[in-house]
Amino acid sequence: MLAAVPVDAFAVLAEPTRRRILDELRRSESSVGELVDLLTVSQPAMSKHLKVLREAGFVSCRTAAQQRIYRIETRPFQTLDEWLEPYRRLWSRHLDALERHLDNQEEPR
Amino acid sequence: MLAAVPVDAFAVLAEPTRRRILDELRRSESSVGELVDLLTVSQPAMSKHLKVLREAGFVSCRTAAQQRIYRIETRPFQTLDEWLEPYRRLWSRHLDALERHLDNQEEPR
DNA sequence: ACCTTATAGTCCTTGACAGGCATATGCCTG
DNA sequence: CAGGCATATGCCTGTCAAGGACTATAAGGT
Repeated sequence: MLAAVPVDAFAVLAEPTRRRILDELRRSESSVGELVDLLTVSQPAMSKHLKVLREAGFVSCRTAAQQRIYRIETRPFQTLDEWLEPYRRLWSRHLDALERHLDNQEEPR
Repeated sequence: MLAAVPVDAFAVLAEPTRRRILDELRRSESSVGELVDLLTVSQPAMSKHLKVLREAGFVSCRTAAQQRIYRIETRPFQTLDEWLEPYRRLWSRHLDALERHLDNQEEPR
C-alpha cells in the first residue's frame, strides 16, 4: 500500500536525524550501511527512520542483492513548497514595500 | 529574551492546530479570544500554542487593553524557504530534464 | 475597592516516539 | 542447504509534548 501522505510531513521532518538522512540522500543515493557509517546512528534506528521517510514518500528504495539502495523523492518537498507559497507572498510583499520605501529615499537625490 | 530559533521550527509546525493558527494569522492579526472562537480550541490550549509559536519567532504580539493581538512574523518562514532551496533545485533540475525531453520529442516533427 | 473580562501559568495524566538490544528475514556464495 | 551479510522488526524503556482542569495575573468598568 502506498500511504497517501497519511503521516504528517512536518512531523517526519521534525527529527534532526531524518533531516540529516535527507541531506545525505540529496547528494547521492546510498545503501542503509553507508548511511549508518556516514551519520552516527545504529542500524536498527536507521532502518526505522528510513521506514518513516519511505511511508511519507520522502524516499524510495530498490533492492540490489542484499542491499537496499535509498534515493530521495521530490514530491513531498514540492508539497511543502506549495504550503509555503502563501507565506512567501507575505514577505515578498514586505520586500516590495521596502523597495518602494528605499526608492523614495533615493528620489530626493 | 529573544529565543534565536532554539526550538526546532519543524517540530513547531508539526502540530496541526498551530498550522491552523498560522493560517488564520496569515489572513489577519487576531486576539487570543478570536482565535479560540475561530478554531475550536480551549483558551489555555490556545495560549500554550501561541507561546510555542512566539518563542519560535513565528508570531509576535502587542498588548491592547486586556487583549493580546497576535500577528504573524515572516523570518522563520524565510529560514524554512532557505532550507528548502537545495531540494527545490533537485526537482527543478528534473523539470529541466523533462523539458529537454519534450523538446526532443517535438523536434522530429 | 470589587467584579468581570482576557490571557497566561501550573500540575497532572496520557500518548507518541526514539533508541537500545535481541531477533527475524532475505539474499548470496560456497 | 549451511553460513554469512545486509536490513528489517519486535519488545522494552525513558522522554517529552499536548490537553484538561484549576489557578493566577492584569486591565477595565462600576
